[in-house]
Amino acid sequence: MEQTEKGTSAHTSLKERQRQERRTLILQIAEEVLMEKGYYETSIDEIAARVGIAKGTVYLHFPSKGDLVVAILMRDLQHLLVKIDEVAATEATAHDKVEAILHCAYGTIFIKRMQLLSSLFHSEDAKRHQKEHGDTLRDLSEQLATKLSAVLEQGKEAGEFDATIPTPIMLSAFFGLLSPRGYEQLVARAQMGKDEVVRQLGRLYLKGITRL
Amino acid sequence: MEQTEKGTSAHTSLKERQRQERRTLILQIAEEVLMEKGYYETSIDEIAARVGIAKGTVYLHFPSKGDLVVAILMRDLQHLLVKIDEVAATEATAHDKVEAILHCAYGTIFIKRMQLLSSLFHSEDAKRHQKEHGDTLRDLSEQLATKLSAVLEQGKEAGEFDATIPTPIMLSAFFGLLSPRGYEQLVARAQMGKDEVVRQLGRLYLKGITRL
Amino acid sequence: MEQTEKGTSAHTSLKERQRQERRTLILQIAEEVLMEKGYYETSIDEIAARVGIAKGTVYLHFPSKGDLVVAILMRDLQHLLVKIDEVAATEATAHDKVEAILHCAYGTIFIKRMQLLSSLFHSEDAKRHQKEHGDTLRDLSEQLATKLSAVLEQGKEAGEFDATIPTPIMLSAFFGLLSPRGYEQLVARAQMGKDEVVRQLGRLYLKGITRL
Amino acid sequence: MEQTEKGTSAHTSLKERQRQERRTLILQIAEEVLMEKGYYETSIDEIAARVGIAKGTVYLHFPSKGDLVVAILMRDLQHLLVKIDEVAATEATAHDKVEAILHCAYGTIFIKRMQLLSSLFHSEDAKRHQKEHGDTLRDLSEQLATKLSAVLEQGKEAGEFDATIPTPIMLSAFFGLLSPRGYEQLVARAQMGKDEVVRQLGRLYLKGITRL
DNA sequence: GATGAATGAGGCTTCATTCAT
DNA sequence: AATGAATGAAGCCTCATTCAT
Repeated sequence: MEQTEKGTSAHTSLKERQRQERRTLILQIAEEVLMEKGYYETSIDEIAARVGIAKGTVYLHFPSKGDLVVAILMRDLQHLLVKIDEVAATEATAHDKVEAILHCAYGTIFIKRMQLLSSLFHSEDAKRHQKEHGDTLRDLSEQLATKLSAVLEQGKEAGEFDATIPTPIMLSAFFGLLSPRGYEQLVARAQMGKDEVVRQLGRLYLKGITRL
Repeated sequence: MEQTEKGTSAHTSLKERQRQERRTLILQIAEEVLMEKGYYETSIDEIAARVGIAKGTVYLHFPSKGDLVVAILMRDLQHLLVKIDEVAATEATAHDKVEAILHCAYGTIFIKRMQLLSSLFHSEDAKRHQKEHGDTLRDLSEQLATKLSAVLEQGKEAGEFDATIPTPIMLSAFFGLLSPRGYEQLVARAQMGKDEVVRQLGRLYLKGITRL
Repeated sequence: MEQTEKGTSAHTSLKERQRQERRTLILQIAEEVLMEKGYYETSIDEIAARVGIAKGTVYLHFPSKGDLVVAILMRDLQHLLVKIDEVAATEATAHDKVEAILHCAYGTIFIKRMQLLSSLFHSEDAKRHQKEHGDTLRDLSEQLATKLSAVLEQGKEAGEFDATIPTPIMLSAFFGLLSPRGYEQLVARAQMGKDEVVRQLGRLYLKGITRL
Repeated sequence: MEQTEKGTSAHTSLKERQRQERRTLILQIAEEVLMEKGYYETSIDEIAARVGIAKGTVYLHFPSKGDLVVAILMRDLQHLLVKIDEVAATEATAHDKVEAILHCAYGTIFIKRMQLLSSLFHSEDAKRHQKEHGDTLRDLSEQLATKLSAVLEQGKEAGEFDATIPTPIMLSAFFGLLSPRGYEQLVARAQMGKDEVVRQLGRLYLKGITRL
């Protein structure tokens, strides 16, 4: 009986902690595998095996493969959103803000995940899914676009950026730049570290959008 | 057996012509479907159905789904390679050459196919495939990169492009720019036609790599 | 070329015939297994194995397990409906008509299948299914009930049947009587053949609904 | 360990009482769910959830899902057996006895459970189970059949029931009548309450077995 | 050559059951 | 005793590929 009392909050929080750890571990490994092999070539079986748990355990944390991927995406998107807000609140120039965001975005290598996203929106019952998560995801994506647009437009108003380039174009280029395609190739081919690659790409981009 | 005898050169070339036509038709339709639904969501069944032939017939032309995609990719790559050669042979400025190539690349919307490519390299036994076609594909990609690099470096030497930006970076940005991600969104969101989008992206890119 | 011409109608009808045979075979075996083990204990794998074909082949004929069962049910229901119509068109007394229908219904041992039906309506997404087949099934069931009711009510009007018993009650009892529960037990326990069992149950039933 | 010492007889009986209460509660709720959704559509999870306990706790009371269902069945069968004994001991006519038993049986809506039973005998390793509980269940069923048969045969001897109808037939019809199939439909379709339905079905049945 | 029926590996998901806490 | 996370067998279904006609 006393044990029950003891167990209440402490015990629960312990279990909860473990649960969260497990969940995080799954997310992490799943992310790795997914990045490595893509949505379709990744099987729940493999994720489970790599995590070292049984297939069913994955389903204790995520109701479906799709949900797992959405969870990964959301985690990264949210992370980035927070960073953007932080950066946007700064007194820095628009130029520096964009640069900072760029680095952050690459830090998450978040871009790669965009491919997963497109996988998701291609695939999946395309109905149920877009209803259940699509909204949330789309919402976050929307937020991302909005916040970034705001920074870009601030830059235009401040005369830093080229006002003759439509913001959507800038946005698209921003995300395009970060395209993972060739990212690894780049790091390999050119003899630069990741940071250097990002720095250079950022420079190119910023030059591209800057008002001369 | 006797039929084979009957099939003399004229007959054979007729058959061969028909065969080629069919092959081309399959490639065309397959491309459409693949662009539309992605590699994994596209089934041989659907391609055959849309072409109006039987599933087995597809296998008469392409030994596997993967090979079919590779064929599509190759066709486009080759197309683009030819164009690049043409453009490179011109007397135009490096700036104009790059712009021309960009437009051409977008014309093929060839970029979208890059996703297929990554699908392929992700997926597939990753062994048999990379051995059998990977080489050819990689070879073509290599050629593409090489030719484009040549143009870019010419530009640098001519003082048109910023020599402090490594060519691989420029290359990566070039392909990144064309990222289909958001391409459709862009066309929808911004009120521009496809050409305008490409023009603007090209401008941004060229400004980014140009020596001030 | 000539072969193609030859093949057109004759060939097609051959294939079609084979296809139908296959379909019928699957239905037959599936029915056996389903009767024997019930809906949930029957796996597509087992049906396929018993038929001697691959799992996938079943899906060439029936889009899902549910559909397969529905097909079985429909076949029997339709069969019975036809018989009822025939019987109803007769000049016989209501009593004899009911008796004839009873025998026919038992002949199909169609009743057993009613259990499958209830399985189906219990189970299954309960939504998609009831939408897609439920309507057809319900429709047939409805027809069955309607036609039988008509006969029963004719009997009442003719003074043969007890008008103080509501027709729905008679209907329910009719189907209840045929309940498979114990059918086999009966045949075993009592020393009677199937026909005798049906005859006796019919007698009991008819006495129960007859106007004294 | 010390706690065990603490648990003296009084304590134990308290625990035992609680244990029994819980067991009963589980049986009750499980019955509800099972009636509602059928054997296969009911998960231990759902039962536990509705009871408000953990899944594992169910297994503290019943070694398996099958055993739980058997327990429910047994409870009802025993209940009915007692009632039959009570009724049989009465001075009433066979007619009234049967009627009373009928009402009682329907009161338990015990019939519905018969379906579970058949589920059980269909399913389950069909070996282990029929060995472990099957005997007990079969035994109870046997008793039920025997006692009911006794009443029916008394009726025959008393000249109340039609001696030309074999008792097993009467028995089968008795259970068939109560078939849940359409029970709910009946209550809906015909505008009668449950009692009225039972009354009418009973009338029909009794008329069917009565000697004219 | 063309066809499309057949195959069967492989993926997702559920759920009864176990067991460490 | 109670819990509920973990397990993994088993089921349904898809689809690339093969092959007899």
